[in-house]
Amino acid sequence: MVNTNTKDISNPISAEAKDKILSAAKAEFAQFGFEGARMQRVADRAALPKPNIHYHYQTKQRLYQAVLENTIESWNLAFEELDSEVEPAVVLETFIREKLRQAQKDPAASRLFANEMIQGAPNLGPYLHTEMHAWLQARTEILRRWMEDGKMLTVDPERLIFLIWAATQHYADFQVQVLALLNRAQFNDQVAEETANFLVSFILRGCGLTPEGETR
Amino acid sequence: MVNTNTKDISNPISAEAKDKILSAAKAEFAQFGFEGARMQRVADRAALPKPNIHYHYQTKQRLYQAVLENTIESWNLAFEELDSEVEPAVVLETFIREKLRQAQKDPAASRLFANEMIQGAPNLGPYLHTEMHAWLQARTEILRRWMEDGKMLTVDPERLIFLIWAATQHYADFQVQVLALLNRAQFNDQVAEETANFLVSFILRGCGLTPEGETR
DNA sequence: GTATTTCCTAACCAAATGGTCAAGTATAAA
DNA sequence: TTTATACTTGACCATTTGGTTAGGAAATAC
Repeated sequence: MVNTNTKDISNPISAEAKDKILSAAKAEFAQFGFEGARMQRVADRAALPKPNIHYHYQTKQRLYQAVLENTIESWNLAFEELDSEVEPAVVLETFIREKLRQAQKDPAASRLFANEMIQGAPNLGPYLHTEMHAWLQARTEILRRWMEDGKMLTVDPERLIFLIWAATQHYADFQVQVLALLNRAQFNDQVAEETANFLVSFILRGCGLTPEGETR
Repeated sequence: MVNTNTKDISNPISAEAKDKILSAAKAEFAQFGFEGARMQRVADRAALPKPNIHYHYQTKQRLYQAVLENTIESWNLAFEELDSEVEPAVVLETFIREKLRQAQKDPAASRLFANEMIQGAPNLGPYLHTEMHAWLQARTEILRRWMEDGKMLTVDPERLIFLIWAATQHYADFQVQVLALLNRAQFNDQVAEETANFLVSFILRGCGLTPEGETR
């Protein structure tokens, strides 16, 4: 009781259970949000007795925060190639395709984040104003430089990022709707490919860019 | 008990209370989703005793469905001018601005819908496959005709609509994030105007169109 | 081996949840 | 005025909720 942290630091035995719990909780929170999530369902999803969940994560709140932290990390990969003088079209295309790959591979992560935002970001509020703000600042800086250098059209860089986020995450958060309206059974590689191609060409055109090489 | 419907059909006394409840429930369900919503909080929001809620709507499920039905109606207004030979640019611009106006005026409606979709559309599943599918079909039909007539670039019409939905609803569902990242306190008319201008010009460019008259 | 700590679990608990009830108060028809 | 009906409400209930407890297994340390 004095130091419960000792068990957290690299204990191979509990690691497996903790991972199972984390992944089960992620799915539960993603679908139902914090208030709608049920600890018993998390336990069922993880195929473990409920007290195990509380043993490893104490409270629902802590479990939720653990899930958030664990998920946020892998959020905005790609678009990290800033220093190099890579073509804007290539960077943007990579970013869009990567975000869409994530939406397909791990829609729960996107939905978890969406739930937290819809709820008013009660837990990620600080994160928005610090880390995420800094991340966005750095990207818009690059975009602005490209615009000054005439490498792309001048558009509001923040809102360009928002549009890419919205357009890609839509396929994770609103997957049921998309599939229903497209008369598809599942969000497979073909649908993902068609979507990626549309988004890349449409957004690049909005930026005054063309998909491959071919400078304007 | 035999016929509880009689009170539903245009009874002026209860109408006010039912409206208060409906609007309180909309806010609650929008923020927390069906499972996360609490009947007591709905009652508090409506400033009414809890049994009143159950008197008018019996169960949480029925209340939720009433909120959904009441909200869905005002969902995809605009973009209804199909028959007329209005310029694509005008129709699209109107649609985008109208959707964004809704996102600003009534973000709860957007969030309610988002929650239902994230959850897997347990209640709106049929609606997606019927009414909404038909609505989309009719719009894409128009878009396809425009494309055939060379009035706009040929792009996937379904995904174009998805992009507009995603990009506009984003400002309702992710309002906290948007405001935090833009360093704004509230989503006021100025922010809305800037956003609308960006979205209209960006999306029209993606469609190979120019904002005003000026045929290409 | 023994001791100690980590991990697991059936049984349990107080509080909160959706929902009910009985007794009241308006309101309008007769 | 009487009577029936729509509406409101404080008190209540069964169930579910997040969370605990006490004791038992594994695994590790000695």
